[in-house]
Amino acid sequence: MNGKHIQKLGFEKRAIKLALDAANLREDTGASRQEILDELQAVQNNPTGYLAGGVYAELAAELHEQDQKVVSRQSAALRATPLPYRVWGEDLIDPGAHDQMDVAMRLPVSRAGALMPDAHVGYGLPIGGVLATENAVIPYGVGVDIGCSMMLSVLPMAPGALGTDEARSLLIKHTRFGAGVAFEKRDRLDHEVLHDPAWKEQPLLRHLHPKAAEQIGTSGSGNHFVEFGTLTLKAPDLDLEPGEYLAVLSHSGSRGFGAQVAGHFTTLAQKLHPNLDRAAQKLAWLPLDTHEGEAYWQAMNLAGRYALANHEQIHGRLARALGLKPAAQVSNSHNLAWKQQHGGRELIVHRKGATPAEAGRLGLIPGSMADPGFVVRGRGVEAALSSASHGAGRQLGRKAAINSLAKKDVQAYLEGRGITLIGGGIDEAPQAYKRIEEVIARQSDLVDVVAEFQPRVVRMDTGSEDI
DNA sequence: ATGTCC
Repeated sequence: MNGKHIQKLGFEKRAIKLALDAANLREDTGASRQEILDELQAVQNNPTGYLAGGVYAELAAELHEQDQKVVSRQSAALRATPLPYRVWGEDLIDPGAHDQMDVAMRLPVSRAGALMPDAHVGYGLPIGGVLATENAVIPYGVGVDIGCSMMLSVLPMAPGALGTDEARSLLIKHTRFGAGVAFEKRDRLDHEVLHDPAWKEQPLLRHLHPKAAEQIGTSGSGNHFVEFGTLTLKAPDLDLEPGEYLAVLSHSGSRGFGAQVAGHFTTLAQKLHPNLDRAAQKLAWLPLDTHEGEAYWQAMNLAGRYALANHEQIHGRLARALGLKPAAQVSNSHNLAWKQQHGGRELIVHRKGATPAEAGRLGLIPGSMADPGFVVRGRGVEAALSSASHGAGRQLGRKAAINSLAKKDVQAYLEGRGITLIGGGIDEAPQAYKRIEEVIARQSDLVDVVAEFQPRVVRMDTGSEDI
């Protein structure tokens, strides 16, 4: 064992000496060269795991310090002025969302961005915000509900063939809503995502696996929904003939698992940037070439796959109960970060409430519990970083909706559109959202509308104020 | 968004 072996593993400066010292101690106790090299690699991959004690503790401390220096070098001050970014639907966007996007575009790691017409204020990056960074991922640029996504199943059945009462009982029997809810053990379905090797590669993920296993196929709360409705296709597409179809549309995320991943890494990112300007505190990032950044990337992508698996379970249950196999299916994540080529380099594109809209890619943009949703096809517009809105976007905050909307007006709106609602709350009333038709119109250069979905029987969590 | 502090 000599310095060359150590340097080959990528150790630098004082870490080389410390690694060599530790290697010699291990050799004295009879460890083989390969064992020692594997151990050194493990320490390098996760220095914090070896700080507590043992032969590698000093090396781990030095590696940890080197990591911190990398991080603090990147904690430069904010730019004096935001980088320019384009806005779609300026007239529909409140100033608060603009201000948040301005701060994001002042981060030293930011390279490009865009604001979608459904934009409104969120934590850190606004909802409807798209942000491209270089070698950095921002947990709050993805959002608390990592992998929050949409799925549509078009069923080979005429919309009228499923009665409202039957649709209602299917939703009650096969979906679960509410914070903290999980499936009873006997009702659980297995899914390959629960056997993903990533669960065993981080203590945090290992810890969250049981929660993920019991919550898979559930829908949570807030704006999440599962609904039956009518899909209208005017021209041949989605491998389907034009016509009207019964369809299931769902909005769901990564449940408690994703929320805890988001919380863990947001806290970590903020700790790594103690000197970040206060205005940008919630936009603290993790450099992708550090262990912390890699760990978040792995956990985020697992949460993304898990959220889509959630939808698969929901749709699978409903289709099986009807004895049908979906004739077409569309899905997309709208809270996630992707590696994407932009301006000749690889950037990290965060979409926090934004639909991927690369040229030709299908996506889903829902309206509200009573308004139509749209199947869209992306046009790959560079200035929008190939994105579109993820929905209509709120025009009233939850409190404002509860305080200002009258129950009878919301009921009238639902009755006028023939909506049967299970659960739901005033804070999710259609009147709390921007008009989806306007939001779609403002982004006609970003996506083409492929089909329209009108909800009919809708299930949501019980809100704090009933409708 | 989430059982609202692992």
